[in-house]
Amino acid sequence: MTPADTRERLLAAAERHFSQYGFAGASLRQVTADARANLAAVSYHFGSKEDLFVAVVERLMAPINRERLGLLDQAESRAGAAPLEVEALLEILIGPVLRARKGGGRTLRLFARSQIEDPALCKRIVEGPLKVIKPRIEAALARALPHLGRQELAYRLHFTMGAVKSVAGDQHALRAFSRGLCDPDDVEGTLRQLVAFLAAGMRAPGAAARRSPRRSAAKERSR
Amino acid sequence: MTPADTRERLLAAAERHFSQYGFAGASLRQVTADARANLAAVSYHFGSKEDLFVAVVERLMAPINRERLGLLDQAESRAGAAPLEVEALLEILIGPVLRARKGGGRTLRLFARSQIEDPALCKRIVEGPLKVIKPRIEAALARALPHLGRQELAYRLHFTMGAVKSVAGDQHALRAFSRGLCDPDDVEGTLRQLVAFLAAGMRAPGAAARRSPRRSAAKERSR
DNA sequence: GTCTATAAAGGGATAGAC
DNA sequence: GTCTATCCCTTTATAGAC
Repeated sequence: MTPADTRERLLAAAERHFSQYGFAGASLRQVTADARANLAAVSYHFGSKEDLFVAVVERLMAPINRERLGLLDQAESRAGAAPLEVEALLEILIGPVLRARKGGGRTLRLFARSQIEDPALCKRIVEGPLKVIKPRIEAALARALPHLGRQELAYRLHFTMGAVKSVAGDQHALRAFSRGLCDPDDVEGTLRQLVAFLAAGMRAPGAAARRSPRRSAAKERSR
Repeated sequence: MTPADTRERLLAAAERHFSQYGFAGASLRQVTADARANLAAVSYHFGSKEDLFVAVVERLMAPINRERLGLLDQAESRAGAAPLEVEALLEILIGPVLRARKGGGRTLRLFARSQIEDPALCKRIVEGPLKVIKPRIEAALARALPHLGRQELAYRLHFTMGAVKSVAGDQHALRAFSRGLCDPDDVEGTLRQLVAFLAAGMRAPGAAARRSPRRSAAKERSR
C-alpha cells in the first residue's frame, strides 16, 4: 500500500458500487469500506460524491477512447481517400468498449446510468469523455453512408449506442431474456452479432429513398 | 377527491418521481407530497416502496401490452397462414410504447430503469408485465425471419429493445446527442426511423450465411 | 494524508389516534 | 382511510486532532 494509492482503491471500489447500484443507490460508506479507506478520504481526494462518479467514468472511458482514436487513425490512413466500411467503423466504435474489463459490463452500465440518472451528471459525461471521439466517428460514418441525411445518421447512431448499451443493461438481462441462449461473456460472439445487425440497419435506405426512390440524395443530405 | 383516489394520485406521482430520479433516487416523502397524500398512505395502499414501484410499472405497461396483443391478433388473423412482415411486427412491438403518454418517455425510462436497477426489481417486472407478450412477439418474429437461428433472433430482439429504450434514456439525450436534429417528441417520425433501421438489422443474413452462404438454414435454426 | 467524531439532514416504515 | 408523531437507521459532508 503505497501512499495515496488510496485514491486508486477508491476509484476501483466506486466503479463496482456505482455500476451495480447506480449513483443514488451507492453509498460512500460502502464504497470506502470496500476500498479499505476512510469515509473522509472521498472528500479529500475527490471533493464530493458526484465528483467521484465523474472521475470513475472518466477513468473508465479514457483508455477506450484512446484505443478508438488510434484504430480510427490507422484505418483512415490505410484507406487513404476512400471512405471506410461501415462494419469496420462499427468495430472501432464498439470493439474497444466490449473488450474492456468484464466484457465492458461495468463501462456500459456506468455509461447507461450516466445518461439515465441526473441530467446534470449526464451533461458532465457528454461534455467530458465524449467530446473528442463522437464527432470523429460521426464524420467517418457520414462518409461511409452518403445515402443518409444528417438527421437520419444521428438517429441511427443513437439507436446503435442503445443496442450496444443493451448488452450490459443488467448483468443478467441478456441471458435471462434469451433464456440462456445468449452469453454476454462471449465478447467476440456478441460483437459479431452487434456489428452484423447494426451494419444492416445503417445501410437501410434513407427516408428520401423510402418516400420517392427517384429523388436526388442531395436534398436529403441537407436535412 | 373521491375516497381513495389517493391511490391513483400516489401512482401518478410515483410514476413521475421514479421515472425521473430512479428507484433509489426517488423519496417517498417527495412522492407523497406531490400526490397531496400522507406518507403513511404508501404503506397502507401498497406495502412498501418496492411494491409501489412494481405497481407503477404494471399500471403503465398493462394498456400497452393489451394494445400489442390486440394488434397482433388482428394482424395474424388477417394474414391467415402467411407469416407477418417484419415491419408490421416491429410497429406492433414499438408503436404502442412510443405512442403512450409523452411519447412513451416515462414508460421507457421506467422500463429501462427496472432493468438496470436492482436485479430483484428487474425480475419482478420480467415475470409480471412481460410474461405473456414477449413469447408471442418472439414466435411471430421467428416465423417472419426463418433465416435466423434461435440464438440470433434472441440477440437481435435484445438489441431492438435497446434501441427503443435509447430514445427515452434521458429526456434530452437524443436531442443533445444529435444537436437538435432529432426530436424525440416527434413520435411518428422517430417510429419510422426505428422501424426502418431495425427491420434492416433483423433481415441481415444470419451467421450461417455469413460463414458459408451455401449451408442450409435448418442447421442454423436449431442453434 | 489519514483518522475520529459529529453535525445536519433525510430516508423508509409503523404504532396508534381519529 | 387518513392522519400525526416518532422510531431507528442511513446518508453526505466537514471540522479538527494526529
